[in-house]
Amino acid sequence: MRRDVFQAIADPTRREIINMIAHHPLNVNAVAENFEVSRTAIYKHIKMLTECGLVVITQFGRERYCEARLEGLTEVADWVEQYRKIWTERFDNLENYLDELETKKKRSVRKK
Amino acid sequence: MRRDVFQAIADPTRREIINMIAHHPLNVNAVAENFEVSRTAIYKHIKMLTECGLVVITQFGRERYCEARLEGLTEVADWVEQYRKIWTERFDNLENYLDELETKKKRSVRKK
DNA sequence: TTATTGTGCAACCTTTAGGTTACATTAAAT
DNA sequence: ATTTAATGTAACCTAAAGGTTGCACAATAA
Repeated sequence: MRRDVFQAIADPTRREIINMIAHHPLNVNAVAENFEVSRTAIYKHIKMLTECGLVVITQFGRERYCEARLEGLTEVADWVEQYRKIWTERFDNLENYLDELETKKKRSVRKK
Repeated sequence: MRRDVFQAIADPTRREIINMIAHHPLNVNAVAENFEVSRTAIYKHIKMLTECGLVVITQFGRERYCEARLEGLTEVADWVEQYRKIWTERFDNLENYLDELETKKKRSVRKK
């Protein structure tokens, strides 16, 4: 199934899982042990992370190691970055527009 | 209500709304006109965006202008950035670990 | 004054998310 | 050969997400 990275990182538990395996792989049970919820619940989160490519699972014996593949986060990084100019230079870019709206507002208020 | 920025940007419609008003404010109906779904549906998305601080609404007469306040995206940017090293330098950092797992795997496969 | 426009919101519906328990399967340990 | 451990998955439940229609209300236009 094709999954959305934005959706994948929306859940705080999944973000925690990512953080947990970001530096070194862990098997499924090891990940699950760090949470209150059931192993099955964590397994589903992991599965979703694999479906959007943020995690890869490799089997060794009866264990399966979850490894972070965070390249997919570039999609998020790029999306956010396109707006950085806007929120850092907002006053330069929108001052005129806001002034205009402000004027409109005052006119409106006067009419009341 | 306190809302999560990660959750807010998880929905593609909300991301589109953000994109739509990123450079200049639009009133609620103007935003809604650009989508197939109902005005009410869009209104709810906008409301959620205001609840997490990404959008501010200012009333002028009977219109309400939605203005993007994207500073809140820094939370997302920061979260993603902390992992950039990992996905760009993964081979340097994890090579040993992966080699180790690889060795383990081969041993396991041999046993079959 | 009356009609129209822009909007907020209640009430309701359907799908999806996130969780649980129970069970099947395969590898490892006794 | 049996038992134990690690895991995948089905079946089910509840709450939340995302959508709709309908209505109330304030501001504007006629």
